[in-house]
Amino acid sequence: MPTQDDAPETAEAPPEALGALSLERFMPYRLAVLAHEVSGAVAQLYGERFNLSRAEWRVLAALGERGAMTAREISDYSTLDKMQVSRAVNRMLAEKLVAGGLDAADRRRKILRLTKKGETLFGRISPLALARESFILSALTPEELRTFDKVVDKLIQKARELQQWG
Amino acid sequence: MPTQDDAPETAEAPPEALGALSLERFMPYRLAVLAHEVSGAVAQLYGERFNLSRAEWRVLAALGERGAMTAREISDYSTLDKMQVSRAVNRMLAEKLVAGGLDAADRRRKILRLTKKGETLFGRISPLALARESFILSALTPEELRTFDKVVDKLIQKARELQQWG
DNA sequence: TATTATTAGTAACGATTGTTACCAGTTACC
DNA sequence: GGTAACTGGTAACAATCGTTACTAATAATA
Repeated sequence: MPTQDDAPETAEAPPEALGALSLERFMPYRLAVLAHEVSGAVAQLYGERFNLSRAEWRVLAALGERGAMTAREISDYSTLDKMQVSRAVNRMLAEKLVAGGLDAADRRRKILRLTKKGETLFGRISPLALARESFILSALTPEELRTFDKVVDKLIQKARELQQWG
Repeated sequence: MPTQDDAPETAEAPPEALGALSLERFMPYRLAVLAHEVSGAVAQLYGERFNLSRAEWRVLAALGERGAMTAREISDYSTLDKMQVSRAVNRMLAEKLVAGGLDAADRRRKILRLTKKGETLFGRISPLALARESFILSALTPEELRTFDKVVDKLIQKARELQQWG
């Protein structure tokens, strides 16, 4: 007997009962792992090589893709909350990747856009990021890819449905 | 003209050029969103209703499923780093969900197991978590589910391949 | 035109996290 | 045996993060 308990009433054997949950097969867990690995592969790029946080990368991508936007719009578009956007934008203003003009029509809002420097950075990261995506997706057959693509959206929808009702 | 720049050299229009990256279609981003929504739906359960952090939930599931393990084994099995496991386990020891015996054969290691209370908790959360998983996956046809299941593993593999080489 | 509600953005705080370094125990090698 | 290299686990610090509450500006209602 290699162990002795120091608390009473410990359970003995793994249950393995009906309806028992296996972490390895549990889809929410697997999706967390998948996202962690895939995002990690891209984060290595914008993080280590270009010194951006995840939030900064998303802001860069949002503005690079869509042009000028307010912080709130970036927030909606990039699934970051407004505080994350605020912090990311401030660091990017300091780095002169982003410039912010005040909206004369609504003086609460700042209209943000990439500077030339920001555009250049986006133009450099973008193809590298897409190449990594392609590499990862090359594990799939065209048929699998088509299905996967469709399914991801379906699941996002369905999960949101569940979230709403607690 | 509703705006005026306060920094020089801002870019004008969105590029929309060849190889430009669209966040909404970029798979690493979509997977982050998917995992966030799906994990969120389950986190609502173990978090709001049972007061567990994500790390605690994984430790509970690992021990509930596999029986006694050391912290290192939990770490490997649950994709948590060893510090996360250490912290989670300590809170769970305080809550008497977990009990830890010293391994006589290697006195560095603590062999951890669920207490009766821990087992009971796992037994209560487990079916609810599985029900949420089922609900979400019910968005898919059986065929889609089979493909998705296979594809998730393939992508995890491939992404890890990429991670290794920087 | 007051008065209330709403919205954009941020400051400031406490909580959570990642990192580094460390200790104690164990294994490998001379 | 002695010494060096590793491993399991954690303490302690800094950095990051989420939350709450706030300011300034606008919109809605009377």
